[in-house]
Amino acid sequence: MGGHPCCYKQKLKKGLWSSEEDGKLLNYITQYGHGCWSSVPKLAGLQRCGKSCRLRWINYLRPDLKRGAFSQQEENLIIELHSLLGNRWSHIAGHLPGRTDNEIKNFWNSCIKKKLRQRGIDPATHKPLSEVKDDGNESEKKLPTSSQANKGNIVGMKKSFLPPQASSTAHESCSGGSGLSGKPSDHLLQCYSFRQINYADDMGVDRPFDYNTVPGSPSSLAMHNSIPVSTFPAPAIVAHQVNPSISLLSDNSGITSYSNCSGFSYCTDSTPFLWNCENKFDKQLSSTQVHSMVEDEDKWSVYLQMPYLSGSSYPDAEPCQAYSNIKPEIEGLQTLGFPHPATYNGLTL
DNA sequence: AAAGGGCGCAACCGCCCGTGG
DNA sequence: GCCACGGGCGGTTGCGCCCTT
Repeated sequence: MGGHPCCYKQKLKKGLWSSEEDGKLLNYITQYGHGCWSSVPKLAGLQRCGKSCRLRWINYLRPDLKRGAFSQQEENLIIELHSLLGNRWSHIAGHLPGRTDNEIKNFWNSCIKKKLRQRGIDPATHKPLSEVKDDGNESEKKLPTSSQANKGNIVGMKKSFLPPQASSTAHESCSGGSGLSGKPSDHLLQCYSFRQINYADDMGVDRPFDYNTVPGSPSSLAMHNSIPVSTFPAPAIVAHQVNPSISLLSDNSGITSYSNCSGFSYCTDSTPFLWNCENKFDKQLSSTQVHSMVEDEDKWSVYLQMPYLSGSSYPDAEPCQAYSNIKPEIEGLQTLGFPHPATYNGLTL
């Protein structure tokens, strides 16, 4: 594209793609794959640069793209992930099958930002606007840039928590998983408690547990504190999406788990368990119970609510209507051992 | 009906990173 | 170590549509 060597070798077309160009690109990639993008336009008979072709394919022509408006669950997930990952759209997109980073970025900038502000939430920091001293422009600066984030900081993480050994070991450990031994696999550890960690850090209270003491999981310390962007969540294979917010994950150990990346993970092997906020398995669930939990989107949707959406953390925010509707369900779930979505270790988030 | 503003979206821009020579 | 290049990403721009005045 502009400025790129491939672009000024010859006069290349810019701007909107015609249906004829789309057809050429689609036919070529369908038949031969894209291979080296810089060679695609020539081979496909297009007067475009390779980057333009790549973008067109990824954002528009790819057959697995999901069309249409974002669902409420997708929106909630985007907000949740943005609070964890910041403006790392490609990583957020990785959690929404069929959605592109460009699409999510546009949706965020045009729609979600506005909604959050209307609810009294600063979209940049995910904190109440009343807590954000300066105007919006200033608060935007609080987000790490992508390059900063790629160097190991995570949104909301304080530097003091960065471990000395934060390194590639995190990458290495992510692909495994120790579920067979009865301990949480690393990818579950990784999914677990980000929200709690962020809130604990933000609110200046103790973290739920010391990662140094997590048995058999020294790597998870590095993982939690310097989470390499490319491995959040860990590179477990996303087999399919149970619903837009809950991934069915499989790792090398054969463990299958469900995770909503909100601090609640469920693992189903021969001994299904509920991993509670005490970081231990204290509740045995039958497969039927687990599947029931996962498949009941209404229940999950409650657990996916950001605390501020339920009005518990940010009094100025409007209470979530769905939350009040489903309150009896929550109480029922609590009797099963599920923590309240807006509490943690007795702390109201 | 025309002008203007808001909005959503597609595409470009500029930068960074990884790789290979 | 340096450079060229390809690929990828987030930020930004510009166009077209729609609604309001």
